Amino acid sequence: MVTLANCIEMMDEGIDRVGQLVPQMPAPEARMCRLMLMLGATIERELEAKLKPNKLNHSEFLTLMILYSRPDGSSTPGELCEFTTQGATNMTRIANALVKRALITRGSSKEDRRRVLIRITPAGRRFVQKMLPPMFPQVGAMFTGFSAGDMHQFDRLLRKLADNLDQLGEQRLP
Amino acid sequence: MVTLANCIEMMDEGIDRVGQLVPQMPAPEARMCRLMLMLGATIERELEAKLKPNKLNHSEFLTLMILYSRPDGSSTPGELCEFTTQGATNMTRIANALVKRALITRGSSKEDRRRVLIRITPAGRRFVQKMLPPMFPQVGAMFTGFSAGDMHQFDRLLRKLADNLDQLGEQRLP
DNA sequence: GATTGATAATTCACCAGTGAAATAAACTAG
DNA sequence: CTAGTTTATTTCACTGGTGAATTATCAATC
Repeated sequence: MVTLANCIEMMDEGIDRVGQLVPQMPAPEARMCRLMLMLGATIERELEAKLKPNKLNHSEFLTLMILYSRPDGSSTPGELCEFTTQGATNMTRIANALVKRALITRGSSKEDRRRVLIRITPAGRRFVQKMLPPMFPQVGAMFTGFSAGDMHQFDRLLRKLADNLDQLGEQRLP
Repeated sequence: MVTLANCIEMMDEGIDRVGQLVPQMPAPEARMCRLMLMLGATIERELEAKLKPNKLNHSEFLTLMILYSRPDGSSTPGELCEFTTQGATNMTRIANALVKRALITRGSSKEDRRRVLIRITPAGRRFVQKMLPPMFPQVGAMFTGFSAGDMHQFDRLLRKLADNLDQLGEQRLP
């Protein structure tokens, strides 16, 4: 079996060697960057595995959760695209899939008839309430051994990184 | 423009509301989990954007970098699959692509002739040395404002999370 | 009030990556 | 020598996501 620890060990050695060959490289930052990529991908795989029995993929799950979290249980394709960072094309398909399973409904807005109103159904709410609890143990287990201070620090550092990534993105589209 | 900050703000509110509807949920852990997913995906997009001008995708880049980081510049498809977490199917295609561009060579091993030896070429090394430096500024910028202590903490917490994820994975495949 | 331009969603054709199964070659152990 | 295992490749069907063009509606301007 190939553990994350294996991959990380080999990544550490790799960065060391590349750092010797290309000394201008910001090695600690590159290391952190790769760690984020590895962990992000691993968590994503873990999540998708948990979703599979429910016949949902990550973007469908996200879409459904956003609707569930809304006080009125509704949104529009455009808005859902923004928050799920999906293309409009894909959102159409996600909505098709969820409508077919009767977890959401699609209707046209009264104020602006270009817009489509997507709304979670009672069945959709029940579905979410049923599928969430089995995921809790694993989500909790991811952070076993994290003290309250650790959690706080981790949260702080992740949000700081997010800020930096935002500024990095603004430079391209000013 | 849709910033990460927007998405995070909306995620925070969403988790709050879901936490009220489903009180058993480990809200702080779920929040952290989603942060990791968002940041991982964003960094991946950023990286892919940087790779695009070089006509490489992430898995081709990783494969090439592993080879570059090896003292002998060589590996086998099976080993590369492990460290890049790619299926064998895909590794064959990656190798095909890189061979076609003369960045690597594929030959059979002397000791075990089932094995295929993949080796980076001098042209491949030059290619890597040319494409890496332009990425350094962005990698550095991701961590502006991180003190030495921050970096150390972040590294520690990410590795701790990796350990937990490994143990989580072992439970499924014991 | 007709025209022009912007916006929202959809459709279509396409690409990258995956998993499963089949094949082939080479090694290992009885 | 034979049977079973390992390594790599290939093929096929499928999923998820994307870009370009299309349709419908709205808003603004002349």
